[in-house]
Amino acid sequence: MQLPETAKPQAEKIAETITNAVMEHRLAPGSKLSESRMADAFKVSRTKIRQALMILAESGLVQLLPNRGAFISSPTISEAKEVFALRRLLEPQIVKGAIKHAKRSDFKRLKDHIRAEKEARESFNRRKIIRLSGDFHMLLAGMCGNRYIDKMMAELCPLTCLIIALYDVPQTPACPEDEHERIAAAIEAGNEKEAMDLMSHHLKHIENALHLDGSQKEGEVDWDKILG
Amino acid sequence: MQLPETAKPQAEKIAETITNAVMEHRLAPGSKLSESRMADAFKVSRTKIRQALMILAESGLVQLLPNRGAFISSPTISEAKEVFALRRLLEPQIVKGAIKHAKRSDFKRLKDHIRAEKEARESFNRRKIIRLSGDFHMLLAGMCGNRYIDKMMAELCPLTCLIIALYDVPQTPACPEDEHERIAAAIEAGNEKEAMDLMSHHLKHIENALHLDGSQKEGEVDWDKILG
DNA sequence: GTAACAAAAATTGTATACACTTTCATGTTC
DNA sequence: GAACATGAAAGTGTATACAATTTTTGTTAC
Repeated sequence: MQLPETAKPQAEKIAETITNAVMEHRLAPGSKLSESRMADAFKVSRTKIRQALMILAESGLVQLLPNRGAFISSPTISEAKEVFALRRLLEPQIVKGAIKHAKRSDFKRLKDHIRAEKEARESFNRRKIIRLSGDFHMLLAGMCGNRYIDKMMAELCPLTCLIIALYDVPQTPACPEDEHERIAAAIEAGNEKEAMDLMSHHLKHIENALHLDGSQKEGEVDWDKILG
Repeated sequence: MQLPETAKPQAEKIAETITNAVMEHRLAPGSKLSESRMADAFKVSRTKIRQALMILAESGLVQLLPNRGAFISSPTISEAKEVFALRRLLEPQIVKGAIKHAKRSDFKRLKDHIRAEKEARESFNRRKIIRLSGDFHMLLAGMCGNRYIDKMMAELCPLTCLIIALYDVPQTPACPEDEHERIAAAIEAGNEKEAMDLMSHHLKHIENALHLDGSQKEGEVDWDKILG
């Protein structure tokens, strides 16, 4: 018998820390992840860092270039569109499943979350807003009680954060939303059709708020935006 | 400049070989994957094997028990149900996407595949039948032109093969199907509604043909079945 | 014969050393 | 001064040695 506390492997914890940093926009797309630096920072051997990087690479959050090292992924425009296509295909169905399988405790957590989001928005804490926005979708996924759906959304959310970091228009707030609140309300009311439609539109809104028009060549860096 | 042939990492190739073995029921759920044996068999160092095992563990096909080693996953009944739930949620939408994005070459490949399946069925090559059955669903996923959908199905298909290996009723043929053929026909005819319904029913049929009724306790081994 | 314990063998976990590749800086040539 | 070669430095890739753990085997006692 062993403590379930220590059970979670170190490498996974490191990967989670990196994922969190990405979700809160503290680690930008394209950032180099040097193995030795990370080993120093986390005070572990390179072996462990390597494991963490492999986990992150499998989830698509990190790109491993042979002999060049690990970089936070920079989804191309077409990749970004594919991520959204998958989410639009998936999440209305998730909403459906959430309504079907929701427990009382889920609704409470949903309410708490909506309140937290509102607070973050009122205090203009941009990082927290982005983070909580992602968490909302994770929360819904969790309500389905399906660990494979969980895992999938756990990959898609951080990827979406990267996409927002890359293609967001600074003026427009990424999430013009009381939309989460309305989705949550529709779910709690058990209004399946409405909740699904709201989710569908919500994802469209997020995508439309981004610069995904392809005017910029794939893989090219928009220097005007970066330096401006 | 380097050859794209050698480009694919060795570890990934090893992982693919294992995945293939699982898909063709040559590697049973629960099988122990000893690192040193594999290192000998593949004629590489344990380091490489370890990388391959990590990849497989991320995809859910292999379970890594601390200090105990790697085992081919044995999805529980509830996990099996969740896999099917996700596939039923996903694949009708994939069919929709396939109709939308299909190219001429896709239809040709689809036809070739249907023929190959028929041949395998006529020659009672059970392994090939199972393998090709999975490939059909992968083929449809590929038609969407969305690499994230591809990746997801590339994980769900081998998992489903494991589930079939675990919970199949030997008498019943796992796939009572000309169903693939009918789905393919509906897709080529561009009949969206019908194709989606057919896919939905197809997945239900597969699931229903399995022993997923929960009469057997979770995690328990059915010795009667194994020895009988 | 079986239960309990001890020793040995096998297997996994981890760090580290070394080989190899890329990157960067310096100096040379035209 | 630009293009190019050269060498040093930094970083990644891999194998291996050793530590820690589990599993097996063997022994003894009841």
